[in-house]
Amino acid sequence: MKYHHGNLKEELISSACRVCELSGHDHMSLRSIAKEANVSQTAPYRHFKTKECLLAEVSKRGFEELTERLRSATNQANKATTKEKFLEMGLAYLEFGLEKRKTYDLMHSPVIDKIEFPELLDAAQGAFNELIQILKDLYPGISAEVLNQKCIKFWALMHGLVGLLDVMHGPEVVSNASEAMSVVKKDYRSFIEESLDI
Amino acid sequence: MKYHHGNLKEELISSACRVCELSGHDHMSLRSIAKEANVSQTAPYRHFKTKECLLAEVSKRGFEELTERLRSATNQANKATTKEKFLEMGLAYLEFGLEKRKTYDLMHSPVIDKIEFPELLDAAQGAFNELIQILKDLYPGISAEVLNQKCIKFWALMHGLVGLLDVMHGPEVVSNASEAMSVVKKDYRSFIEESLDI
DNA sequence: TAATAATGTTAGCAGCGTAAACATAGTATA
DNA sequence: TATACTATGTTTACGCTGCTAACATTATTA
Repeated sequence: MKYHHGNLKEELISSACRVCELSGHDHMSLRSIAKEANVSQTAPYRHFKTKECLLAEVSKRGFEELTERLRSATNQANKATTKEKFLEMGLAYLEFGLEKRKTYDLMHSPVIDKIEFPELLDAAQGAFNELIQILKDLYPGISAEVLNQKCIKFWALMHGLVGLLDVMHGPEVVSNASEAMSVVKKDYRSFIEESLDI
Repeated sequence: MKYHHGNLKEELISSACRVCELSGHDHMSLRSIAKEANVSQTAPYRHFKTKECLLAEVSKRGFEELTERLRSATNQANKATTKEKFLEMGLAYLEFGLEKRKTYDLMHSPVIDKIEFPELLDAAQGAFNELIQILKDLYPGISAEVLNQKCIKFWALMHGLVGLLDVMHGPEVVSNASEAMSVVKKDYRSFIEESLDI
């Protein structure tokens, strides 16, 4: 048993990510996470000034994964048209929100004051940029104002949908992410096309 | 100083509502709320089985106020057309979400498992019913399926907008609810009309 | 009026975030 | 290579939290 762990910071973060997605961020305690890493309760304070800093790191990774999913959804070569890519990106957003719901909640929770974590804001902006890019491709020469409006509309729709999907069908009906996705996909295409005039 | 308070449950709830909107639900402690009511720390347990039950009550009142705001927005006699009433309702929703942001966060927070509080679900449904009614008025003879789709679209848009408004302009720019509302109102009409084809 | 239910208090538990003081190990410099 | 310094761990402790159990007081009802 060596005194210095060697890779504690990384292990704490990934452990925190696991606990978050498993139990939700309100059931995360520094002490339990430290215990899981076989380390004393106060060891995390050598790597994170406060608990919020660790949560911010988890949230940041969430946005990074979201960004990656959005990017790879639009990069699928077999999707011919830009419109198809756009639709796939929307599905990817919903899929992430449903599969990683608890992490998604943390990412949008007020317990983390994003203003105090510029890197977190950057990560969130990264995801948003994916949307901006595909909309620019979809509407070449679009004005900044209209682009902005379309971004907001789409983002709000997706975010709202993730939040509503539980309520819509009741958690006992849609009990898991894949089932929820099949419910969404059934009407998704017409829903999005009608909503966004694409 | 009488031993029995007489109206403790009600005072605890209203006090909790105040603390929630002032500090956010993650800064609410039963002990501080009890102290504010000049009562022992464990007195609340005679009226609420757990802290979550008190939070659920606060959330429920939030939905009741939202319902009331939506209703009175559509009942304004001086608004001539149904379309106008619909637009007013959307503004009322946004106004509530921005003015009572912390309460709004609690209402959508996963710390309360709505399934365990049927009265809370009813209260939430009450707000949703206001939307259903106005959409029925707006589109007479609308099919259940299309109605459902329009409801989801509108609700998701409004909910998403509330969540995005901070991010859009940065909290230092839009620091208060009334300023945020003026930002929204500027583009709101065209935004909603285009989004919902009304 | 006496039993019972409702509603309050006190004392105490375990868990939490965090600070302070101390211990150990790795690194840079003399 | 010896020594100082820095990074990273542990121990201890404080005040706060939700909550339970045992007890006290008041209101209700048989």
